[in-house]
Amino acid sequence: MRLCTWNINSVRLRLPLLLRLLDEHAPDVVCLQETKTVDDTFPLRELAERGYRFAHIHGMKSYNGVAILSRLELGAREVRHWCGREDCRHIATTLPVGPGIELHNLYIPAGGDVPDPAVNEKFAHKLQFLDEMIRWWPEQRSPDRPMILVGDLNIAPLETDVWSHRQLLDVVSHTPVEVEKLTQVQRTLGWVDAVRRFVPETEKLYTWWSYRSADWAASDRGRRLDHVWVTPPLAPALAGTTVLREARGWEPKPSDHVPVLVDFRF
DNA sequence: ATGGTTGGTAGCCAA
Repeated sequence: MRLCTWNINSVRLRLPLLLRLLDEHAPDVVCLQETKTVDDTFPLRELAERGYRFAHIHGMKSYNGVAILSRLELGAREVRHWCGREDCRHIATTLPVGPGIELHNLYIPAGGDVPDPAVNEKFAHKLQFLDEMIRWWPEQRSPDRPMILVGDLNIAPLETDVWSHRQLLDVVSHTPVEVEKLTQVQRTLGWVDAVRRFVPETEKLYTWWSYRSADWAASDRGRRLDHVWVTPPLAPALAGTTVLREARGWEPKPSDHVPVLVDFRF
């Protein structure tokens, strides 16, 4: 099974690039974030025509929005709300492969610009979201359950997940407080970072490059914000990963995030 | 130190 996660930054604007991803990389399951559309205007028909007949979507006007598209039959759609808001950041389902897998697709709040929850409500929201997950996973799920967690987590936890650890220590996405909380989430169930199973922690690796750069590839000031985690029972099934760096240059209008692919063998 | 771009939507807000 090939799984993909991608912050597509508007599924309607970038439908041609999504179809290109499907044609060129043939994922069985695709998890999207920032679809930015209500469910009525999600381009389901075009995806079904390409063989992605199963879809669970959870979107709203203008902001956020998550979706799971699949060639494999999906189980029931589950939607979760965090921080008392209904802002379309979490959708889950089950996959009929291997031992039967629960799949969670998440879009964690970006957190605004100022890394101080006292003056920046958006950063406070991000930290609260992480705090709720630190409680929720061990209360509601066992580490024995085969699960995959993917998404735009909006945090680059390792020093090699950013272009300059020193210069990003006070930049939202790499501050110690949020990195520590994400690490705590990871510890709740012993989540395994699938991509770092194949790319050593000494190696720089990014999945996002800002639009505010004259030449993203030349300056290469990226961050690894998009992640695929699995619970311990699935770790032996991990067969390989690809961060599709080339997609940052896809014409005519690339997303600022690139797809992350993970292959499983059962 | 600062500003830089993009998307959705029609105001700026969010990233």
